[in-house]
Amino acid sequence: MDKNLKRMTTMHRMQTKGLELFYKKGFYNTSIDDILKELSLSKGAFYYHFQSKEDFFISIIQNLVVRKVYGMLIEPIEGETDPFTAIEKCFENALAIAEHNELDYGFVLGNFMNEFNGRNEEISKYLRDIYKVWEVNLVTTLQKGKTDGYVARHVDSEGVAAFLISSYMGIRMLMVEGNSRNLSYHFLQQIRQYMKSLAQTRLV
Amino acid sequence: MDKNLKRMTTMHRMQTKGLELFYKKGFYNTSIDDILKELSLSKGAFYYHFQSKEDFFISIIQNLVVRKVYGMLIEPIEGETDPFTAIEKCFENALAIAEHNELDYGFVLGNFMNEFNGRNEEISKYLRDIYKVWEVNLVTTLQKGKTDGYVARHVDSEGVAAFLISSYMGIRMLMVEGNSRNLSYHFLQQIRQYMKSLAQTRLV
DNA sequence: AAAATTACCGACCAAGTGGTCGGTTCAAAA
DNA sequence: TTTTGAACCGACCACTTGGTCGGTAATTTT
Repeated sequence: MDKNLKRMTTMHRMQTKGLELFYKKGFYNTSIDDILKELSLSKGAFYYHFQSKEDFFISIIQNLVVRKVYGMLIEPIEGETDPFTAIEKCFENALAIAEHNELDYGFVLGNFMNEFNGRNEEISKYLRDIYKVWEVNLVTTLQKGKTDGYVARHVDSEGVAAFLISSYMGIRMLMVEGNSRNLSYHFLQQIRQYMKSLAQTRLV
Repeated sequence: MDKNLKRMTTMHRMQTKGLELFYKKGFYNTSIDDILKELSLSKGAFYYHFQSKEDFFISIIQNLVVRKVYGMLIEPIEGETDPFTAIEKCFENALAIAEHNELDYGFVLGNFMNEFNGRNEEISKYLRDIYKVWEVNLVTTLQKGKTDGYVARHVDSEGVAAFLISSYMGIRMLMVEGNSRNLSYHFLQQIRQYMKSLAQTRLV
């Protein structure tokens, strides 16, 4: 267990830095040497721990991306009874993090889905699976919201889920350079407007 | 003029094939040789017409992307008096084209903005300019829609424009593999719902 | 203390990359 | 017919890429 610690530490350092650079510069446009240079490690160390660049990336998905998407975008909505409020808070939080230039894993997901689509089927599958869990979770919460009287009954939960995710990824795509604060404000405003039109009208 | 024709033909062939491959595999992940091989042309021919790979890409933006975005996404909305109907038709058409695997220039734009962001400031600027024209045009049309009684007066035109574009790009990001038909149907349904909530309630 | 295993080093390799350059083809101008 | 120049060819260059491999230092196991 003690010797496993060293192994884990080094692997984790590589994965963290790897994700940072892959996200910033793209997977195909980031060399292993780029990562190794920043960590002052050698090729030998890398290929001792990972079989290939692809294998390395898959380990990043499984160890970092999956968990973060869960923590940031799935769990905060999961148990909640009022779906629209939960979703609003969740997006608000995620966009705030994105503004501070930290990794926003919702968009990390979309970003990589985009880069690997049609180029690497295996990796694409891993990413799509995460997306699907996210989507299913949203649908479930929305459906439950109907029984609890928060969501209008005519609402197409699957359509709404797909639309929410896609608009979120879209706004993140446009949130570059300086206008990101302005954009995320606009986005949250409009998402509220949209969700309001889907809410069950309460009879008082 | 006659000899200019040959020049133009070759350049256009390179640009068309270049856009196709850059879009499919990414700019940095597509070599000039990849393009040349498919056209049975040589390096010499390429560097006779273009100064560099970057210069080549800029010419593609100016000659293909700009015009197509105008034709597909800006002009169809520009003159219309009823903004929401025009936008709906426009998106419907663009998504139908995307489904048939043809180049969808709205997303081409987003795709490249994403790839070049933080990596090539010059190219990013060209792309952002196109985006801005699109946005401004939407805002203008929405504002006019207020005077004409189609758009509710409380609506924040800039917010709506940003939201429409981002959700469009987002849905295109997710429209991969087989479920694209389903997704685009959902998207159009939800976009209608959203826009309905922004429409001026007509007094009959 | 000796042996074995883990973690890491860095020179090396084949296959590309963007870009250069001296040369060739061929239609139009002289 | 000769000359000229635009359009194109392809060998070549310096450099980077993912990946290999023989070696070594340090730590555990025996």
